[in-house]
Amino acid sequence: MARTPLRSDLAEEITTRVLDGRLPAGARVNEVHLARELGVSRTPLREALIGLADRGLLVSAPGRGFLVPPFDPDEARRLYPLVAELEALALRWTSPLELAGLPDALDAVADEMAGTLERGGDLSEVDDRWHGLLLSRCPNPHLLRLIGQTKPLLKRYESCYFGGAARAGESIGEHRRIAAALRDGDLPTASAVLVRNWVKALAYLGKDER
Amino acid sequence: MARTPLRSDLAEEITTRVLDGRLPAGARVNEVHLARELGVSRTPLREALIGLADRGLLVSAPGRGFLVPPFDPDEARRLYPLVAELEALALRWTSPLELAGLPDALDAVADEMAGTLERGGDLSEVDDRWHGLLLSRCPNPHLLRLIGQTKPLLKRYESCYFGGAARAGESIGEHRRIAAALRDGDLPTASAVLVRNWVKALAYLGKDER
DNA sequence: TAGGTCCTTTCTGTATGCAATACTGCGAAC
DNA sequence: GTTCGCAGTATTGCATACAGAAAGGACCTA
Repeated sequence: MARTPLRSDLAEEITTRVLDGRLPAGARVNEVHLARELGVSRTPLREALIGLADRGLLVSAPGRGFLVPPFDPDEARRLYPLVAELEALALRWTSPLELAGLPDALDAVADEMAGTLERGGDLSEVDDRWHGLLLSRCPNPHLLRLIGQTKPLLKRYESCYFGGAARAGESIGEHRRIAAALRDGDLPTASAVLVRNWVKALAYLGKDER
Repeated sequence: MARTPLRSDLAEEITTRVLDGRLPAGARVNEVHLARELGVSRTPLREALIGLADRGLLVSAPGRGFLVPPFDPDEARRLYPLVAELEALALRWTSPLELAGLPDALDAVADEMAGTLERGGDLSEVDDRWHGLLLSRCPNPHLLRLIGQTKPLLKRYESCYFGGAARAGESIGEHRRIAAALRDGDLPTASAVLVRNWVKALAYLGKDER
């Protein structure tokens, strides 16, 4: 018996397929085909699908199985502020002592982001690391769980966002300002810039939405 | 084929069993026994269990199945403020126009609570209706989903809370003050009282924790 | 040709079966 | 007396099997 349940690996794989569009928005998920393609039986696959549906990454249509929810600009407009507020809350609930150790590490990741931007690499992954680090000291696991559940939904809309290098540079600057504010112990500013960072991302997203 | 998947009904039933203690904290869930008792096969039961584990109402121990998480005072201390902030956020994101129609209905439910309190009935259900009504106009379904996921976790700790009639009366008063603030269009006060309502509940909870 | 009905096929939802692991109790060794 | 080891049982995790509902298409009707 594997130490990690099969359904966890499957959920991860399916999540990436939804995010990169191999499971396109609006498409139905064929359990038999997907199970065969992944080399597993339907049972653990369905277990993974149910978990993802509970998180909102899929929707369950009774009698018709699961399908990838269609893109909805309204949904994006609601997800970005939601993640923004949740992250800000996590930041407020992190003890100043714990926060004190973070700015240097945060700036190191921000440097990495800048390098990745020049090389034209994948910023999304580094950005995730930065935010993950920012919240890593938050003592409320349930809040972190909610954030972890919500971010993938948002990432579906993110593809266009990181397309613009101008915005990416701006975003990196905001990240540095957050780290600077934390260094000064100025939590309100850090939290405000954090929220603005997310909201601005949404604004750029709206621009080249298809 | 039933219009509602079996797993949904099962999830509901299991949730109530966890909340009322028929599935006690720390206990392992025996899939065969429970399936037999509920008159279903293990497959939809497992699907329900997995969904509940994703929401945190159960925990999955690889190779050992599912178990009801033990009570943890720290967890309660983190859940109450979390639900408080989430509800306050939902309130802030509801349009004032929509809110205007609520206070009368809210007070009606508050009256019901007072009546139930005198009769010594179950306040929890009425309280849920009140909060559900308060958030019913919030336009962000994802936030509502997070709240809906988190509240059951909190309700496990709530049993002792409603035991004290004094606190119950105080809480009803706070509910009325929230409705009054909404009537005045004073959202900050409404939101502040709402948060305090939850935090006070936590304070009382701590008192007669076993 | 448009629409409707019946039939076939496909797929989901649920049940059952199987193999491997985790638990339990007992006995033996120290 | 305690602890380790082992056998037997119980239970999970995954695979497969089956029944009934949807989807799709052919045929008939108007």
